[in-house]
Amino acid sequence: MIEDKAKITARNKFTLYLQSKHLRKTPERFAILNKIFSLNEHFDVESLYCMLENDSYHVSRATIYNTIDLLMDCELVRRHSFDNQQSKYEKNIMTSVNHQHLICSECGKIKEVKDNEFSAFMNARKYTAFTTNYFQLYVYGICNNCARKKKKLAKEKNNKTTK
Amino acid sequence: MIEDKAKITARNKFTLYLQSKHLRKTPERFAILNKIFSLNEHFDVESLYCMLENDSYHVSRATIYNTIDLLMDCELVRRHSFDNQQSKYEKNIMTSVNHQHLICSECGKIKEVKDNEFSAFMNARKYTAFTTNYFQLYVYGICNNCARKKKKLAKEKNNKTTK
DNA sequence: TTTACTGCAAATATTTTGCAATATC
DNA sequence: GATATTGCAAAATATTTGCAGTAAA
Repeated sequence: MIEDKAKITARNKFTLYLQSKHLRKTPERFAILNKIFSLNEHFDVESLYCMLENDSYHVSRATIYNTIDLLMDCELVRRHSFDNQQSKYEKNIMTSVNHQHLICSECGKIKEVKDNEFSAFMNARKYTAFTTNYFQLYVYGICNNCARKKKKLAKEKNNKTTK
Repeated sequence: MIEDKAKITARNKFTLYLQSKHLRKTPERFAILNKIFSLNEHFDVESLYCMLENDSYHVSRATIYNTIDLLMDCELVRRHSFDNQQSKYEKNIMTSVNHQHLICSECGKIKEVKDNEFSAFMNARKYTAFTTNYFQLYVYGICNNCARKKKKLAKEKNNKTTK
């Protein structure tokens, strides 16, 4: 099985980062990085912990928190706080730079969309007294699925009243 | 003292909302709304609680959480989760619709900017299978203040090494 | 050999929940 | 008068911290 190119790139970047900061290259850190880069969805600390346990690889939650902090610092992982509960994370690879998030207020589901026009627009944007590193767009609204359900419900209710 | 127009509008909207949902118009709810609409910055539950205590108006934290949920539901308040700690909120008035957030990764400070061009661009945007209600842009980077400090530090370090 | 890192458990912080008392409708 | 709402305290949840043992450099 050919290993994912992004995974190798990430590992290299992390190695360089750790060296530059004189931090240790522990197996735990690389196991966590590896798992994160084998995922394609958002994850949280708990789900990451469980997945690693399932692989019979035990790391403490504290180590996961610690490692994710490092990965965020070297830009390999991004944090999202969609709701006020636990933080969600996702790997940050070149091809994922452009993607933005549509959040349905009804079902809470998060859809990722590539919006190149938006990215182009934003990349040209400049704010005074501020050097942009990256940006994140959250679009709140209602997904078609929920809109349909809502419409149906309203119709039924209307029928009942007019009957 | 003339009362803020936005405050009156908000109170009316909240009243209508409560009526439509057959919820009660309790003094606590309106005291909380009032306080929120007299603020111009972000706030969290704890700070709101303290401000009300300072005004000798006692409400339980539970009631604040409850009320903020209602206010979010009727679009009078928006929640932001900038970090993974507690949620920040802000009132949502017409003139604040356009403003976006610049977040400094160094000092954590959040600067609000009105970006009308961005808003115009986004308002024209349409995503498939999704009806947009509103959007929120978070721009991550480094503020000039921190950039200056960093530069200075790097220079000092460089001087030391080359000496 | 030094000391950064890990795991565990306890501490902290934030939000939610259950329930008796109260107040709105 | 019926019941939604409040306050309080306890519970639940998420994250951080302290420390002793372990392992990377």
